[in-house]
Amino acid sequence: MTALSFIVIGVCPLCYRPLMPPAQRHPTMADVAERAGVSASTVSRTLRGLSTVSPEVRSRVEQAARELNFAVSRQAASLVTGKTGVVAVLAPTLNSWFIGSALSTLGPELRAAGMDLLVYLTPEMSARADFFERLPARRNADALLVFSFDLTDEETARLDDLQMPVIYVSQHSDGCPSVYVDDVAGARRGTQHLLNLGHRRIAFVQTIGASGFSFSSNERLIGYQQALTGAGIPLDDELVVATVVSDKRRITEAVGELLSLREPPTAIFAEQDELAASVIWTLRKGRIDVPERISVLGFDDHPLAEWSDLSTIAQSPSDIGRAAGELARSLINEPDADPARHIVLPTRLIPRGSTVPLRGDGEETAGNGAG
Amino acid sequence: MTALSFIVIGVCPLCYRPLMPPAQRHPTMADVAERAGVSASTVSRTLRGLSTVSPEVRSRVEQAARELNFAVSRQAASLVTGKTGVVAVLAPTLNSWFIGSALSTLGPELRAAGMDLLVYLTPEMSARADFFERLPARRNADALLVFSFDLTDEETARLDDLQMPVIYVSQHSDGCPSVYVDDVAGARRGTQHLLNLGHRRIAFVQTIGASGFSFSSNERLIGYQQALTGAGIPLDDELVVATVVSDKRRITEAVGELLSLREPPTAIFAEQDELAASVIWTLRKGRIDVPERISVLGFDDHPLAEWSDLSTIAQSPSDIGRAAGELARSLINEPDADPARHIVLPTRLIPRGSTVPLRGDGEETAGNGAG
DNA sequence: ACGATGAATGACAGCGCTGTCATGCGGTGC
DNA sequence: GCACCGCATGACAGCGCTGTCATTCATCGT
Repeated sequence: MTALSFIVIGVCPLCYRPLMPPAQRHPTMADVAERAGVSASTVSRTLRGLSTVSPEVRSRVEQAARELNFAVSRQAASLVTGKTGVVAVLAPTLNSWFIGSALSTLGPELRAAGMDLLVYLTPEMSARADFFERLPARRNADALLVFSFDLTDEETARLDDLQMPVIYVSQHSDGCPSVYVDDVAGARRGTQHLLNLGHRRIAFVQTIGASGFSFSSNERLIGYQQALTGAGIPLDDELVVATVVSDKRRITEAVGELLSLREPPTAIFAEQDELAASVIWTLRKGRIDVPERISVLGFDDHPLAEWSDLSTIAQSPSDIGRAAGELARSLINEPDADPARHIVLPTRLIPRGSTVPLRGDGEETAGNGAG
Repeated sequence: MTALSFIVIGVCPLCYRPLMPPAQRHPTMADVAERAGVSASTVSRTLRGLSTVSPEVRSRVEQAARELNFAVSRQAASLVTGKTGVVAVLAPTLNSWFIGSALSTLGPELRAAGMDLLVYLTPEMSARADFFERLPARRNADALLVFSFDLTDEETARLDDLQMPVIYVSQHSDGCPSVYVDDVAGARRGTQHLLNLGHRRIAFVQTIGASGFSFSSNERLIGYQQALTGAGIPLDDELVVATVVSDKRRITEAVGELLSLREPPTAIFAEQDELAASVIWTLRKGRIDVPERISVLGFDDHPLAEWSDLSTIAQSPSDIGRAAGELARSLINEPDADPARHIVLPTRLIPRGSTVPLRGDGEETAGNGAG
């Protein structure tokens, strides 16, 4: 009886055969421990920089780890700790100035905190549907940053199933933490800039996407309207046109509409720099000098803006990326923190050559309080 | 004695207390198994689509998994399988047309194969040094794609320590798998295009980076030289100038040098589109009409090229990304595959408005076999 | 009709690490 | 001089999954 239990429990003929004969196995903590003459626990404590490890043991362990070219397996660690050390990003593409810049700051920021950046791209609807169906980020990340700008309510709801902090970038989402610039204030500032230059007929060109106007698009329109109203200028629906960024024909049409108004605008505020550049291109094609006859103002400070000498309202994707990274880390580390923290970043006006005073009658100095 | 061993080995009063009272624990396979009335093994087999699971059990398991909103923990799985299901990318930044486009194709490609994309960014030297010192990708990925274009030999050597397939993108590396376009053939084709248009004085502007000429830069110069030599035109060192892409002053100088030659070029082949655009800008600033007086040809088919109506030699970052993804997957799945497989992708000429026949004397039709 | 075959499933160890508890040891207070 | 304390370290289970082997049936050949 006792002999039996002894056999069953103790002997256990080690029926398990390693699949890979230790060809090029990664060294484990046990290997490091053996080499340093300590236990695996001590190696773990040492490498995590924990509490009390005597200096001599510490250096011995560190050297052994270095000699063996050892690296901790995050898989194994996360199995125990429940943390993956990964922040995931959901984005439609990386082929975008904004997302590329934001992630280029976010990545190193996370890395400095020992975390990795995982990217889920959904350029097509099928990939997107697949993402929301399988939620591959689940259990494979500690937080998710959402760079997709036109999620359906259904999709947003699905993200709650992730059971991890979800941070929305460049968009609000009630009850969820988010990071975005103050589009309203930016657009207000831009419109004010044009007002200060003496313009009174100011058009606004906004972009329309597959799923209607984006969040920022609406906010910027509101800022534009606020500034006009604040200046006592009545809103004129005819001065607001919508188009598609990549569709030159529609842009030409939209610009044409504005020009054929009985009282055409003297300044055009485009919702984004890429659109503004197209507008300038269209105007010049039509022999309308920019800025001499029409001033054009953009939004974003896309590299194209500097290239095109385009005045613009700058936002900093780098700052957004950094803020998003910090927010992610704090939400991961303090699960009881405010679950709906919003970080709102400022914009700033960058006047360049595409906006000039209307008939030289106004410099951007004294604000024209009211019309 | 036997009693003792029995106590020590067998009784083990289960002293372990779960740290987190099962507040919001993720469901495990055991949970799914219980709900479906099967064993965890069967759940695992089912979810991996393995061999023989009876249809009814399969559907029962799948439903249970769906109801519990279950997702396999990759951490736990990879502990056993030794595969992480992750492909890592090393890149200096994401704020680049080429890298952004390549990854935007690579990501979904990997995702379709059930793999994730992890990004390591090294915008600064410190981040880069840190990456190569700690090699955080080690054990956290199954393969590494290298998008950094100017690694030192030391750094390249360090990548061998990773014990995983390392694939170089847009660069050769002897003995390592890589994916790149045929820069030589592309530049030859471009030069031939200019020759076919009747040009004989063709300049080449190349870019110089922090660590000298990049790999592609040299290849493209070689292609240019090959085409000239093939056409019987002697190489003229004065027609080859170097500059820095982002340095307008140096570009102006370089263009100035070319223009002040006793026999100035009638066509300029710029190593990249961004450079070509700057060259055009510089020429026009100097009242030299493009393409009337000087034709300009770029390389890459950067979005800027279409914008600027720039003729160019197109490469497809998407195709490169896709090919890199496929190569990564095959190297992961077949470790005994050719460890130095090279994938060379073609380029193609996209004639636009910036290249025209010299004095109208030649159309791109009959190739000028030799000078 | 009975053993042999194969398909479907269950049992169980162990991947490499971390968190807890147990242990050993030199120093302090009375 | 003895109990006590605290620091440094070791022992060990278990995180959730997968790969192997064992087991159970139903099916088939002879």
